[in-house]
Parts: sequence; structure tokens; C-alpha cells
Amino acid sequence: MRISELSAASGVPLPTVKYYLREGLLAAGERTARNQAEYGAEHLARLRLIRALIEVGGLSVADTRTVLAASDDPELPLNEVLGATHDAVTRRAAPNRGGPAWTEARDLVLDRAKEHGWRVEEDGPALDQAADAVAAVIAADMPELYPLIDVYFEAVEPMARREVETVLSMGSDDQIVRGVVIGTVLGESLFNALRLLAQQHISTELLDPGKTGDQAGA
Amino acid sequence: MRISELSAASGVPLPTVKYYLREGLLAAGERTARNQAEYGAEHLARLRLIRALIEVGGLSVADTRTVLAASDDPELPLNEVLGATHDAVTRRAAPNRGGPAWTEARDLVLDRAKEHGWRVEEDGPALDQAADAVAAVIAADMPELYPLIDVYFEAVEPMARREVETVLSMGSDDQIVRGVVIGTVLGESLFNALRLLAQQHISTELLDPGKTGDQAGA
DNA sequence: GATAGCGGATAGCATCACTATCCGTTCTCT
DNA sequence: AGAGAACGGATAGTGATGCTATCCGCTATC
Repeated sequence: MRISELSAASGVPLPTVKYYLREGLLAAGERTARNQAEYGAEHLARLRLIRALIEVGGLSVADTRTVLAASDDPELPLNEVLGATHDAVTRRAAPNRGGPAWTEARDLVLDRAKEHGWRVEEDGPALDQAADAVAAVIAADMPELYPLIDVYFEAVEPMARREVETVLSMGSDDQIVRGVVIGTVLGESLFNALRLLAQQHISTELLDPGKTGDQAGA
Repeated sequence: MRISELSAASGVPLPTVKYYLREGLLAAGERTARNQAEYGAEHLARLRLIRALIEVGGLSVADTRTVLAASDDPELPLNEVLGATHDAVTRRAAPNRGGPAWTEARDLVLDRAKEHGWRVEEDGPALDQAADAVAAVIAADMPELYPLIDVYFEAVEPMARREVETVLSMGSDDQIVRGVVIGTVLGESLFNALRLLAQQHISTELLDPGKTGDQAGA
């Protein structure tokens, strides 16, 4: 498979494939001559993964490179791959991090986490992002929304358990690492979409209970 | 309050405040002279909301303007505000939308939704985003992850119900609209962060069950 | 009356994710 | 064997985005 075939098979424009090559996201093919190279199925799969992380997961090219580099390294322990993935899917620091209101929000999250018996990694970006969101809700002066924090805690725990179990049962370390990256990034996008779908379903049900033709299964 | 005080109080750089004014995200203050204007608490609150949507929610300036314009319009029905919000928090079309694999993924989501008794809005961006994610998981050839789709469906339904109930019980239409926007955008960010935190907690629990000092509640 | 800050307009800048062009080489087709 | 397309690799250019800087004549404030 030559580069133009790789481009055609993946639907990624050829200059973009070259760009990913340059940026080190995609390994060069096996050179068969000074200016010819052969690409295989693994290159196609990798290219599709790159596009999925960027387009579906919304990662930047730089974050995608970091995550893929981490997942490629067979020496790197799983929790470092997880850390790189978490860095990629969380947002950069809001400017008011560290302020008193933010610290209060962070403590609130930490407190709830402790109540739920979670052992929380305080160094990661996830806690900071949670604090950003809670601080913003507090700053918006919407105390009616506070109970949702606990709703989220309750909904997320069994879900995360199933996710981790699913990924850990995937056999080889290689597969687990792939599962972590894909599951974390694409799972987020899928869950967010389903949340909107569910909100629409529920609000239709509550506000417009007419014209029900469906089975109201549970 | 003059513009420099607004900037200082919000922590937003003054040129950026001017930029938001220009872009129509923030209403002009009450002019007290040809080149002087007075800003009030509502401007400060709005500015904080703008920053929260952009920095915490990750919205673009353009999407933020659209969402805020929709939420400002007292004539606009709630479901149109919700639609604008959904457009803002979902990703733009992936290029392979509409292809056979994508259509299959979309049908899979639709099918699961029907099994769960959801009345799904097929026109919105959420279903498309869900299909993008599912198609990418299928393309990545990771069937082990498929069961997670149902896990997400089960986790999201009661959560979304509580969210919708919470927002709808907020009293005035004004408050509800605010609640929809803030809840949708910041809720997503918060939930995503808590998901990572929970995954970390669970994987620590499963992989490294030593050094437990906490109450292993739940 | 000096001077700092103002609102408004215009221009500039850094980043990002490509996209285009050029080069000399090699493959492919006839 | 010769023509022309495609190749890998390098360099430069592009359009969108989210600010940031500068300038203007005017006004508030000390």
C-alpha cells in the first residue's frame, strides 16, 4: 500500500497524511527505495485511530501525539498512559484556579469524594477540572443545581467500575492500553452525546406527554 | 462601575472585555457621556458566565454568543434554547458521516434507545455525535467495549431525569433557561471530570488494593 | 489644567491544523 | 526505453480563532 492508497482507504487527504507523518503521529512506512515506502494495515488502523481521537474525541494534534506515544511505549506503566490520557481529555487551567472560591469548590469535590469512599488522586487534572466546574456553578449563583453534584457522583461510580473492569479484562497489556485510550476518549464523547439524547427524551416525556406511541420499557 | 473595574472584578483582561463587547457577548454599559459608560452587577455576572462557558465548558466565542443570544430572547421557546445549547456542546460533523459504517452505528444507537424506551430527536446533533463515537469504536475493532454502550445508557437515564427535573423546578422561565444553559455546559464538564476521578479510584482499588486507610464505603 | 482613563475603531499577533508547492527520484505504462 | 505520474521530504502559505495593542479625540478626576 502506497501513501496515496493509504489516503484513499482512510479518507484522510494526502497532505494531511504527510502532515501526521511529519508530526510523528504516524510511523513512516517501510522504505522500498529512496523515495518510496510501503504502508500496511497497521498504518491504516493507526490513521483511523488518529482521526477518531482528533475528530470524535476533540483532542489536539499535540495531545494526540502525546497519548499515542505513551500508549506505544511498552515500558511505560499503565497508570502513566492513563495519566497522559487524562491530561489530553481535560481542559487547560482556568485563570482563577487557586483563588479562595476555587479552593472552596475543590474542597467540596474532595469532601463528596471522601463521602463516597473514593481514593482521589489529587495531582491529576480531573480534580482541578471538577473544581473549575463547581466554582463556576457557585459563581453563577445557582444553588438549585448543587444537588446534581451528588447525582453525578452516584451515576458515575458504577459506570466507571464497569468501564475499568471491561478494559482490564481485555487480555494482553497491549490491548488494555488501547482500551484505556479509546475507552477514555471515545467513551466520553459517546456518553456526552447520550446524555443530551436522554435529556431530550426526558424533557419531552415531562413537558409533552402526548402522542406516546412507544413502549415505555424500562 | 467602569470598564476597568469590571475587568478587575472579573479577572478578565480589559482588552478582552472590549473584545466581548465588540462581539456582542456582553451588552454595553449605560452611557453616561459620549465616551463613558456605567456597568452594573448584571454585567459582572454575565462576564463570569461568558468565561465559564468558554473556559470551563470549552465553547467557542461564536457558540457562546449564539447560546447566550438564545437564552436572552424571552420569546424563544425553551426547546430552541436547548437546541442551541446542544449545537454548542456537540462537535462538528466528522467527514465520514453518512457512510455505511456510520449509518450502521447510528442505527445501533437508535435501536438501543428504542429498547430503553427513549423518544429520540433524530434531527439534533447528539445522535450524530453518538454515532460518530460508536462508529469509531467499531472501526477500532474493539468489540470488548460494546457492552459499555448499554452501561452508558443505563447510567445516563436516571441522571438525565434528575437533571431535567432539577432544572424544570427552578421557578421562572428565566431561571429555567439559565439552568438549562449552565447545567448542560458545566454539568458536562463536571461529569467528565468526575468520571476520570472515579476511574482512577476504581483502578487503584482493583490494581493496588494495598495501603487502604480509607473507609471503603459503598 | 494636567493626566489618567474612557469608548470605539483598526490593526496586529500567536496558535493551530492543515494545504500547497517545489525538488529530485522512482515507478508504471506503453 | 521514454513519458509522465506519483513518490518522500522540505519549506512556505493559508484561514480560522481568540485575543492583544495601538491610536483617536473626549471626559472624569485630582
